[in-house]
Amino acid sequence: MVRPPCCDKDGVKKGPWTPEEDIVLVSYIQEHGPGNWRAVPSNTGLMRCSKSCRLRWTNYLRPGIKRGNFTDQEEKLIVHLQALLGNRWAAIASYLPARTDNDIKNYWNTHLKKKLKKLEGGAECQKSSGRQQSYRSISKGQWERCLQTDIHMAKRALCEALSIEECDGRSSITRPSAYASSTENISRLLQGWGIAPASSASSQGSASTSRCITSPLEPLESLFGLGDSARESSSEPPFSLLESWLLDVESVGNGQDSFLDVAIDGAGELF
DNA sequence: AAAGCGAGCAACCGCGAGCGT
DNA sequence: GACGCTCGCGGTTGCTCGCTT
Repeated sequence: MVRPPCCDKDGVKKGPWTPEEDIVLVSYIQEHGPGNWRAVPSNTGLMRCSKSCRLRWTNYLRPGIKRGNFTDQEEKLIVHLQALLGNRWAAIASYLPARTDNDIKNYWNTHLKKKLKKLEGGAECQKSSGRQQSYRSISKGQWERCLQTDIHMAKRALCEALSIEECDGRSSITRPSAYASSTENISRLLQGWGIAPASSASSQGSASTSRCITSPLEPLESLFGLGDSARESSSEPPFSLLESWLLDVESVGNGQDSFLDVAIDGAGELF
């Protein structure tokens, strides 16, 4: 089966949007609300494909978008979430409602990736030269404390989840209540960082075109790759992976140099 | 002052998921 | 269950602008 083009290539305008086009798009969405993007070009007369309209709205015109420099807090949050979630920019963006996934992705690729690389390089240098005070050790301390707290809480939640499973003799995947109980506990992982997922669509009441968090458990479902399909189809308890990761991390021991590396690497593999 | 270069960011593209028929 | 349509995501591209030479 050949995938049809998302839009006719003929007569479709590309490139930067003009203010006039923005006005047309915004006024249309104000009237009809976002969604049904396929109909937007034909109804507005915009010579843009539906995808382009959606993207323009999502990344630029949508109300409540914060533009400009990222704060330190936001930066740390992104780094933390990236370590946990990987390159799931939409999931990360759900914890920074005022930022778009595209923005975060760009910021990561242009600023943070570079920054972290620099830090890692610096840390290697310092490590090899035997100096104790390094930039990394400063940030590492903060990271470790948070991670240790997170891991401790995750482990407790995991134990709870596993004990529920054992009592019941069934996987928590098939038991929503057990699943909810455990994930709610693990959600404290993120609360410690003051992270609150976007609980609803944008302030305009529009169905945000970004995937919205509809359940308090969704961040964790996302975190552990436990979407509905995973819950329904997976035959393996999801916490087994988490458990082995936690064991790996714990076995390294607190306060050791490799603690952070193991935690981050493990999280990267896990998620 | 002008050309070259690199960083940053907006936009595009391809793919996969979800949903309705 | 198969198929087609629509939407959303993540990777990538290419344009713009500021800095350097």
